[in-house]
Amino acid sequence: MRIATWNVNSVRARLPRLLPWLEEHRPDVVCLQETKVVDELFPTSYLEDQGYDVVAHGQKTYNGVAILARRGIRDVVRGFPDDAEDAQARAIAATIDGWRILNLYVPNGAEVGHEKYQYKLAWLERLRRYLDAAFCADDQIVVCGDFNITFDDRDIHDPAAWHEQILCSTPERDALRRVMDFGLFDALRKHHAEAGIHTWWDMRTRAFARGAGLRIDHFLVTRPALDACNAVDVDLDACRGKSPSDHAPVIASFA
DNA sequence: ATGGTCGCGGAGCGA
Repeated sequence: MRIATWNVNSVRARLPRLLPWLEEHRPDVVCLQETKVVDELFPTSYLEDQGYDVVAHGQKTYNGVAILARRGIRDVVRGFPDDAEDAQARAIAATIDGWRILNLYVPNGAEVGHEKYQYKLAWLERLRRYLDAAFCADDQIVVCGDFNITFDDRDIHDPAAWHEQILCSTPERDALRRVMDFGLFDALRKHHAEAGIHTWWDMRTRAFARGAGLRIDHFLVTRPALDACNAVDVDLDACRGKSPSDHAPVIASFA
């Protein structure tokens, strides 16, 4: 089982990159974030032509998540149980081939102390409550997506410049740790201990060309899934060439 | 470089 996570920054704008990428890599499951489209306008037929079933949870202009899978998708849950009717579309869960998958687009938070930052921290508390209520750490569960949080300074190209800044602050990391305490492990770190592995680069400062990225897209997996995990790798090739996303895809392989 | 570039939607916001 090979599962990919990729913040595509608009699924419709990224189709010219996404479709050939699917053809090349053929992952069994693909979790997309920032699809930026309502479900009625999701480019489902293009993805079905690539052999994928599609479940989406989107909204106009902002946010939006989707799961593509080459096998049957079951037990789809959109959003959080305590979401309001107009809640931001940031979570979708599904079961594929015995694997429970939760695909997340964690709020960015704007800047430390901002109203959006408080929303981010509260959202992570709601995520933990959702995990406690609807998931079991003894099952094979993969929680993946754009978490908009670095775990530690190995995930930052310039730790001094980002010290206690958004995506790197202690309260964010503590909130992520409380999510992990449900019984999740950072799957990439099973295979790679080194610093300098990044998944996002600021478009405004052409950060990819400068090698100035952060690792904020993660595979968080339960112990049974961690034991089955053979590899987790970032596909930097998807960031080169014409009109890439500002995030790289991450692919995890499971026995 | 307190700037810069995308995407959406058709001005300004979010990232």
